[in-house]
Amino acid sequence: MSPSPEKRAVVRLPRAERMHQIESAARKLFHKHGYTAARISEIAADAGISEAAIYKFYSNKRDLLHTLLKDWYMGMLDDFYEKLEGVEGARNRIKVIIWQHLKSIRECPDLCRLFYSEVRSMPDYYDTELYELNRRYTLVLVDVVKTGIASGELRPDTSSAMVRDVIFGGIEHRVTPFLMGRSEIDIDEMSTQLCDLVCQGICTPDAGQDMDRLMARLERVADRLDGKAGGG
Amino acid sequence: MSPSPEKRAVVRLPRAERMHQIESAARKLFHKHGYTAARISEIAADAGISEAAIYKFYSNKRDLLHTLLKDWYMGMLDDFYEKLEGVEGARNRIKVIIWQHLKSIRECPDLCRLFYSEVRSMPDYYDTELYELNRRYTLVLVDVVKTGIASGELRPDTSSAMVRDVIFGGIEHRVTPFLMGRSEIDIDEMSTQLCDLVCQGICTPDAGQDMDRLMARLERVADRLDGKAGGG
DNA sequence: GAATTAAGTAAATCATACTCACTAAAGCCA
DNA sequence: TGGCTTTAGTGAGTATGATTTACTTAATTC
Repeated sequence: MSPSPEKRAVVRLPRAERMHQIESAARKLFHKHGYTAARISEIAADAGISEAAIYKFYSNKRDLLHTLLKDWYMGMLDDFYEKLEGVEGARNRIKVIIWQHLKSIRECPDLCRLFYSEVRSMPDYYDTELYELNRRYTLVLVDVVKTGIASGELRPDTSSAMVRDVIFGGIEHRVTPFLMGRSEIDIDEMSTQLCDLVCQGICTPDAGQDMDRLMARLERVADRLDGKAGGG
Repeated sequence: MSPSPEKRAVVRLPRAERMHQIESAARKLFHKHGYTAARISEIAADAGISEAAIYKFYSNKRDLLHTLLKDWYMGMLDDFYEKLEGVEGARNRIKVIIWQHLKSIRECPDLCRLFYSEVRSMPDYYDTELYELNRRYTLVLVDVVKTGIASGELRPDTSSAMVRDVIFGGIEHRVTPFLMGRSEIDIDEMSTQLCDLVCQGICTPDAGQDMDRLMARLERVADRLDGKAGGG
């Protein structure tokens, strides 16, 4: 009575449903091991199919990763438009963008980490849809800055590209310990700090010099007047 | 007269010299193909030895990469100390750091790109000597900022970590098109832009508050003068 | 000049993304 | 109902490239 080698019945699912399972498995395992160390074989097993079946849906491992990240970016882009609606003023809008970006990161640190550390080093990243999506995403901030310059709220010599890179690059670095699971993140505090830094700068304001001299002179005049009034 | 299969004499070199050849070859080929696509076999051939010999000097491919980058970082760190000597004032010192960092990038875009895109995604990066070197490097800026806060030159609520991340993260993003060979880079312009942004911010100054106080005080004095003058 | 160290090699081994040639379930339509 | 087409799925490869093993031989040391 040797156990008959009956293959368990092949379970077939509609395309969309199976893809959903694959993507869940991929996300789980990319998170667990990182992109490179995650094995297609393990993803396939987790999704309940054979290794080869993955390639019926995705042209390669990288394509599977990009599919996950494109979905994420599309959601983030929608959030931007939704949350910016009705917000007036360059500084307020910049604050919303920073806050919202941080919130997206806190919600999906696994995807964020994949984006930061895996995607951009790949050959031809700059020819992918994902790159195009990322551009559209950062463009929202660039447009806000340009509008702010035009309205006079922001300095006319502001480089919008520099602002974009300082904000998104700054966040990327600032958020890394959190993505590595080494710290928590306080979105309100961080967004305030960053927005203040970008808007006001870090130097102590020295409108001081002129203003102080003016104020001092005025006080002397006032004192004299007061003195006169007291003496009369 | 078949050509005898004489193996060409094995050329032996002293350790340091051979390592130098390997590292030159590695740098060349990492630059040409990127880290992942560069083949150990090709590096070995270029350095004039067999594949296996590489492993007499480096424990693996990653170790070879780190060796290149550690050298680079050590040079950059020396540059920082040298160029900061005698520079006074937080803002000036920040400017020097930005300028110097940009210069290091322009001099070795190949190494910089490897650092940005390959190294930090690797498992256990945060346990490597290279990470430690990078920390020491960015710490130079953090110390400058802290000193500036203590001296009153910088706002007391400045987060030195945020400044560090905004500057190095901003530069990383700003410099990417150059690293991809898609644009040139103007160090003077870029360092001025970034330093101004970080120090002054992008909002048009609203001397507003001080001005309001001054104006209010002046009005009170004037009222009294008018009153006196009118009554006499 | 024997013993030891260090530079070097050829030929495996191993891991894993991806391909090939095929099977069979589902849906369609007469 | 039964033939036809489409498509989910598979098992058994192939290919590639980093790393290991077991060995050879030139230099160095005393």
